[in-house]
Amino acid sequence: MIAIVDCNNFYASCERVFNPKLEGKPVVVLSNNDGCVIARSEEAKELGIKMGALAFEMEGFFNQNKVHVFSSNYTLYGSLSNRVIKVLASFVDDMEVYSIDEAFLDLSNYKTEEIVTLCIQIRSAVKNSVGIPVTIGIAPTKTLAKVANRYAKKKCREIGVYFLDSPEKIQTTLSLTEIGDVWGIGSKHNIRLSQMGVLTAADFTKLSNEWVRNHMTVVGERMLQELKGIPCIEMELEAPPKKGICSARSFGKLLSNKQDIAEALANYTHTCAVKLRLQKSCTASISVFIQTNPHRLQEKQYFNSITIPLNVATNTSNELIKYAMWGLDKIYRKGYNYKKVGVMMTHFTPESQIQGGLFDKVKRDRDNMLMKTLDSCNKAFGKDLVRFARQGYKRNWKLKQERLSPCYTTDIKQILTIKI
DNA sequence: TCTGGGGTCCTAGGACCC
DNA sequence: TCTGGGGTCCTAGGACCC
Repeated sequence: MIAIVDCNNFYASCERVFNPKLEGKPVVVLSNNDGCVIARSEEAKELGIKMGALAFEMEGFFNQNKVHVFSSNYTLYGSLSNRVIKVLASFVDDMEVYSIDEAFLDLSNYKTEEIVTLCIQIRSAVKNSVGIPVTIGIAPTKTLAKVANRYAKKKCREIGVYFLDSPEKIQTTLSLTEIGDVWGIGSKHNIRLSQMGVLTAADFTKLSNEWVRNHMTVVGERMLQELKGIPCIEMELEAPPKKGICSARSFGKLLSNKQDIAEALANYTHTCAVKLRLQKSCTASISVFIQTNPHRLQEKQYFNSITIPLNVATNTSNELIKYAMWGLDKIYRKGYNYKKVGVMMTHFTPESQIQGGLFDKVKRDRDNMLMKTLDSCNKAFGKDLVRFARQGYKRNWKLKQERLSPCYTTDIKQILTIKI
């Protein structure tokens, strides 16, 4: 059996952990630049606040209804996510960390009759030691476990655990699950299937393999099998190395000055390079893109990108920043108000298998040692201790985060203080 | 009338996820 | 003023190889 553990309204719950007066109150978390709503507590959902609702339009509503609003604090969420994973790991041998707030657990070592008790224990362990409420769905396949989890969130809020342990139960639950709520059915397939009268997951299981294969590729066919109880999606116990790494962000305000944009780009490039080094990969291709605000129809628009193939794959920040700057130089045009810049790296090879270049003049050994030193300094003394000149200090590009909560768990200066 | 056949690799675009 | 960011997988079609 497979269980999926899903943190309830994760970001909103994180904000509550060190701020218990938010318990029972409506809480929402906003996207980068405080743009729109990306997480809501149950109370916020009950008030009718929609996912993606624009913050500036909701301002009055938030005030009237005493909604607690936060800028997203990924440092805090990432840190609490790690804590949750640690607790889960203490219960099972094999698990797949699926996202910041979800993990699949392999329960094949447990007897069917032990499972519900175990999951109730897991749930209270996470709540007690981290402070995050979770919901657990259990079933023979990942897709069915997701169905069970969704059902648990709607119908078994108190226990928070739901086990699809018989074919009859599976059948009933599938008939109560809307097709659009199935893991793997996005908006396009939802529209198409609904038009055909396939309204529930149970309806979907009645379709033929051929039809599903033809219209939804092998991905759809796997989903069909999984809903019928035949596992097709393996557990990934170890995260495979990434095939692409990207860093891009909208600016807190529109920028037209090239220097400001270059500073942002240098920072994003460094971020990607650090991630590359962490997974011991080098990239042979770096792309830079730049764009104005597509929502401002009255302003003149510009989007451009450039891909730079590298003769020798690398993961050193200094070299990658140099290429990124060269790329920006090629695509930057004066006279536009820019909203976003980004960098993307693809075509990875393992650090240990780099093909040298005949005419390569870069001092790679020296650069690699420099990166090792830089990374270990930053690891020991904080992420931004050693920087490249190109990263600058002006930070005109920085995010708008007007309602940021403290990084309670990762910055000693922001730790919780208690009056005794 | 007829235009080889069997492969690989790469890219762009679409769909999906959280 | 104001609309997130970072990924994955699959397929079709073109280029290219022998």
